[in-house]
Amino acid sequence: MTDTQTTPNLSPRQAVVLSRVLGSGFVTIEALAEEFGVSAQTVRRDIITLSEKGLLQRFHGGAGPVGAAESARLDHAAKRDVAKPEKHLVGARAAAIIPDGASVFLDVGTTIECCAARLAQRKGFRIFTTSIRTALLFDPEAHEVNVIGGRLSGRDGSLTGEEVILRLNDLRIDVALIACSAVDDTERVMDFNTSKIAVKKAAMNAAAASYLLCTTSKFGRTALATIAPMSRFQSIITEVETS
Amino acid sequence: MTDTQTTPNLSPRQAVVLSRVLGSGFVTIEALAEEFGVSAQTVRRDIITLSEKGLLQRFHGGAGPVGAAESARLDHAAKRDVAKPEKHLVGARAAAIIPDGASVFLDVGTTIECCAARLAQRKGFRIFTTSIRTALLFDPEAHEVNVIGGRLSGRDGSLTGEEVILRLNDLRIDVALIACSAVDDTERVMDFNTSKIAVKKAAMNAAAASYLLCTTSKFGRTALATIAPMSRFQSIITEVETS
DNA sequence: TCTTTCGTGTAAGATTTCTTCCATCAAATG
DNA sequence: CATTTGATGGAAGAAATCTTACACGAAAGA
Repeated sequence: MTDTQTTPNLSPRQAVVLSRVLGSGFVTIEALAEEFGVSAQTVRRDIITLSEKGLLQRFHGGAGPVGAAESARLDHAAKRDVAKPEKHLVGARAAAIIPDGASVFLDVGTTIECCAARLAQRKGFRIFTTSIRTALLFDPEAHEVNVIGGRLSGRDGSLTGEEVILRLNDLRIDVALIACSAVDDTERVMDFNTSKIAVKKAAMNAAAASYLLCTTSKFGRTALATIAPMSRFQSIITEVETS
Repeated sequence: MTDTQTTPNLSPRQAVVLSRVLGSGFVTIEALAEEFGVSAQTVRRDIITLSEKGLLQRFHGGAGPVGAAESARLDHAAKRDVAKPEKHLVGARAAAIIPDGASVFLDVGTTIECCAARLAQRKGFRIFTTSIRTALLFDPEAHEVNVIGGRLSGRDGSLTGEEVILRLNDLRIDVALIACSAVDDTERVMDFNTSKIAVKKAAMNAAAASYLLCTTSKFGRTALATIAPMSRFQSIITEVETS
């Protein structure tokens, strides 16, 4: 007889705990115990209760919102090819060739995010992206950040679908930074997700110049379908010197 | 004579760590170590470096944005800090009246996010939203999540602009959940941001039924411009019993 | 070439937090 | 009035994290 879902039966203090957590992003047990004048044990029990209802997430020493760290934790960090140092090198190199004030399309992917983190430290870019995670890296007051709307297709925050394509077809931008899953032996740039491939193609058509960002680990592999031949890119940016 | 500020001399990885922390609100050392493929010790050193520069705050087990509690730099964080338990009550009540499988527009705002967190625990909703923060609360495999594309207009993750309006005009959805800044004495529902008001209006036009989510603290106040009269809403959902 | 510097990984001890169990107290219930 | 239920605080052992210290290798400089 667990009637857990139907009744959001929270004590007044638990409700405040929840608001503190959702409001501040992260709160320590100690701080909460002090605020309420109760023992850490009691706060801990409140947090356990709330986490069992899925209203927040427990951490060692405190608690945070469910959507917060979880996103960067299990799903996004996603057991797969987690971001290696190479990706940061690729991102830094790509950011270095983008002139100030440029209009830039940013693809979905951790490598692109590394690049975005660099660009975000500068000012005045016109950003177009289909990744809501990438969008959040920028300060809207320092840059013009445009999110190409569409259907959310994964925990990576990628937007895909017809709307995205239609919108991209209307755009004319300076540079497109594209990520990929593989570059096969015949120099075809490939990916596994056909929806994302369509977005990448549309972005490349809308851009005066396209750059491929990928680590060398992608070379010699193959994937589901082709994005474009390597020759279609202005340059391929990897973690090794191409000189 | 602290020359610390002038040169944000961060390694690529440190920059991404910072972006993760600022983006997610809280990130564990373990998660970061896994993401970058380095030891926890290295991540800890990065975090120590960043915290010494005042760029983030250390916690036992991870790191979070500086001044998570008394943040004065981000208006969004400041707004969230005001989040009272009432908002969760409002969110829970609103979620309770949404039937399974409904197509729902979710406005921008912390109250809406409270509601979204509830909806995300169920399955099969068709979500339309202009808040990329709200979008991230849902699992794309459990729901159809559509982000209405536009220009990012604030740290709250809100998308506004003509594109948003045009897209909303083409939609036909079941329910719109709207937030507001004030409800004045003549029962006009108001807000401060005209761009966001336009979005709210368009969403209400696209929806068969609209619900206003607001705490009673909004009543008797005034704001910049009017969204709609109270009578335009199917129901006003607050934290008090309306019986 | 040698040396220095920097970033990194590893290990042991110290510290903090967590879990579990039990005792207390108040309110509700018989 | 006695009992039960629930919330709370405390203590001991377990688990996780932090600190400190040292070693290694790469890169920069003498």
